[in-house]
Amino acid sequence: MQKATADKSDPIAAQLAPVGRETVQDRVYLELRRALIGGLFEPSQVLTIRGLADALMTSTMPVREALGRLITEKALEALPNRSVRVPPITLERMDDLLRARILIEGEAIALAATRMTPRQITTIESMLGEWDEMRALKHKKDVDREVTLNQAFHFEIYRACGSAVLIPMIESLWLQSGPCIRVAIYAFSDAGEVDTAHYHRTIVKAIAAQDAKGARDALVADISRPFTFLRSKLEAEAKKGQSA
Amino acid sequence: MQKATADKSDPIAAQLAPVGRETVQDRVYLELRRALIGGLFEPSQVLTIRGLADALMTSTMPVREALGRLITEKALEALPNRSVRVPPITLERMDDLLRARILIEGEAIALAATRMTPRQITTIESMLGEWDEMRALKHKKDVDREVTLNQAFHFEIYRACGSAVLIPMIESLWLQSGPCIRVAIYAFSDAGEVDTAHYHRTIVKAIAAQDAKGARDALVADISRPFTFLRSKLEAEAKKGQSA
DNA sequence: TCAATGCAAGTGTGATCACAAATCAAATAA
DNA sequence: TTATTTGATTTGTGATCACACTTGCATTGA
Repeated sequence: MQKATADKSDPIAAQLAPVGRETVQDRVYLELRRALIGGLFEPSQVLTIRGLADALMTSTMPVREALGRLITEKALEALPNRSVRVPPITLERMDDLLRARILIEGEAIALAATRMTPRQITTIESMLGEWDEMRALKHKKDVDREVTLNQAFHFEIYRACGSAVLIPMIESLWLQSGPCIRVAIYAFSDAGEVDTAHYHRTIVKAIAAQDAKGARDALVADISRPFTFLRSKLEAEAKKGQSA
Repeated sequence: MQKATADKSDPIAAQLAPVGRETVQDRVYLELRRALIGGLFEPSQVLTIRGLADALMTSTMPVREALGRLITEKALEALPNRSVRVPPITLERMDDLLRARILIEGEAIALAATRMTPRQITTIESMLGEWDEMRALKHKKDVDREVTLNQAFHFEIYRACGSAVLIPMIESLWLQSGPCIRVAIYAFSDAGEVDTAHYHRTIVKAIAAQDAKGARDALVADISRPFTFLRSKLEAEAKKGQSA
């Protein structure tokens, strides 16, 4: 049916090419991805191809392909109008996302706990210090930095799980829960203390002891927090406004 | 039940639009998807945009967008040359895929086991009969029908798990393991008996009894089979040809 | 005043073109 | 004969255009 070009050597050593010319399409995709994980778009916000193309200083071509990719990983949602929007937050969706994250990220960290090298453990330990730095000058709450640091910490661990299948799934889950998390973090900051460092410390301790179960439990506690918080917030709002 | 009642409020009731004009892009995407799950492309096969566009009687436009989507869900692989191919089969990747499938599909069927309605259980029971039909005229082995029936059976169950997050992930996993499965089924047919019906019967029995753990175990046995079989086959081949 | 109609701007989709990079083949030189 | 180079073809990428559909607003009618 196809051309097939039966290559002579099977593993062409694909993973991460030595020469990686970046295409505009990839730049746009990564840009949108970063914005979504960081929660820069708000839930239910509608995105237009031409609008994004103008904002990103390119033509519509790379944008539509990037949007299509984000739609397939459920980071965006295609409406029947053919317009595209950030998925709205609902209670069911939040519970659904949290359950999936506990399942998959829990497995990933359990694998990583038995595989991380001393060098990798040192790396995540050093990340704990950054939380203290940030707490020191907490008078201005830098939500962007919190999000970035939290992401770097978790994915440093997940990368060590050694599964090329699980990691993209986790990325997709973060993409989907990005908007929720942002809302939750803002709510957190209003509510009081941001105790992420404590949870991360518990995670690091378990990993250093090669305690897979302990690491999984600590992770569950860490990622459940913003969800349960946001959940109670949403429920309160739902009780007030029954108009919709 | 559907009807959508186009309200301006937040939940626009997106899921499954009442009017679903099918775009060419979606047609191409579904076509390629079906071909991949069915294993119609062989591992390491290179696909070209213009080639597929000709084969599918359309321009390059919908094809490149469909390919981009399939690449993001790891159903296809982007080479540094910017060409696209079906990911090759390796032992590590197979183990990785199987572990992820056991984890996620196991969770999905455990959820489904407690949620399936009698009507849905009747549906999957009736599917068992089709295996007997097929066995009756087994002189010609209809691999396509086996693949289709197997897929229909599993996803009828997964749909009942009620998770809009897990199901797309399972689809992605099937997309990724499609080429492997096809190879395994062919090997199976050569080796002797195709005993899928037996495994499916065990699954149905557990679900009918609302036995979540039993259903999970039965599923693990079902989906592990082709992988372990293919694994031994690959190991034997690897022992012979160390040339590559 | 209010609802219906019609026009205009906006938007997604598919096709086509231009260009650069990669691939393949033949021809040339050692 | 073998290795290298050169030229033609193929291929992916980005831009632009044409068309259909939707949306929003102003006009028109009762």
